[in-house]
Amino acid sequence: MEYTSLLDTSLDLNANPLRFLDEAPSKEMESNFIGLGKKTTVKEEANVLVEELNRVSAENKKLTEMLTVLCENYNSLRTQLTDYMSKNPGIEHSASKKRKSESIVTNNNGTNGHSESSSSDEDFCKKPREEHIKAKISRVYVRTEASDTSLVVKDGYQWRKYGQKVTRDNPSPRAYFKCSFAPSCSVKKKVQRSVEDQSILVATYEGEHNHPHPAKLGATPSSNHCLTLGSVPCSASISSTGPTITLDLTKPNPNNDAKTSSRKSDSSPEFQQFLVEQMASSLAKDPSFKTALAAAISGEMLQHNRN
DNA sequence: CGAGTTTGACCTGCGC
DNA sequence: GCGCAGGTCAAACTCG
Repeated sequence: MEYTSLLDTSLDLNANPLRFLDEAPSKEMESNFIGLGKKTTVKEEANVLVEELNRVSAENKKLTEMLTVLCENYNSLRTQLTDYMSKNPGIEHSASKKRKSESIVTNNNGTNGHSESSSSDEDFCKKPREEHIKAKISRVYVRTEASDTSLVVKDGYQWRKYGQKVTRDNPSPRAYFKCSFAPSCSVKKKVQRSVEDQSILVATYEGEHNHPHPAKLGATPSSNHCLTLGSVPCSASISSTGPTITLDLTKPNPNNDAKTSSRKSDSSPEFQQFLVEQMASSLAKDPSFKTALAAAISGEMLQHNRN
């Protein structure tokens, strides 16, 4: 089902905030070199830039609020579903009980597979009796420097490493972590580099945290990490209890700074269009975003039906 | 000194 | 039953 066909998801994103770094300095330089008589133009330009920045910040805030609402709706629907499942245990048995090792779903475009959270919901239905033992499995893909050998995925939680193993199908070692934030929390995490792309860390989460996200309790900003959705970077934090993604498009991407400052063509309308398309397709491809969106829509529809 | 990491040994499940 | 591979344990070690 294509959700984008149901409602207008165009958010009028200012997808190229980097143009501040890209265009503005060069223009400023130009005017500085042309002559001192252009001081007022520089000031005007600065004002325009400040206004633009304010506008983008407001837009970012709006987007953040929208995503928060989406995630809240998702969580409430999820809770409803959990309640419903526990009250009607018979329903789940319609699904196949057979389960081999969890299959890794690869998406169609041939890039790294991304099956984050998708298996967990299936598992929830397929093996209700195992649910309490292996409650939830989700995967998170994090792009890192290929030279970075540490198997650290900063997700805001506190992890204690308890083992490392080299597996047969992957030359890079797999690290095993347990949540150490709360002694009663039994969530585990496995981190291993992707076979296809050594710069991608695959973090597999098992179970659900029975405590609030440390980041929400005033943790450091390091709880956020840079995820790459397609080619569009964004600052994001992901918890296994629910997707919490904060897009901050006003932040320049440190990885691209050098590139953008040296590539004048990045500020072209074609490139902006390309960025918008990339972002849209990335969001459309992201199963967790789709899930959250679908949950939000169905939640709204349910509320409508009740009223 | 306590918390976290490393690493070899051990346990367990699965296929043959 | 055996062997293999993944997962876990725990002692030694490191670091702040």
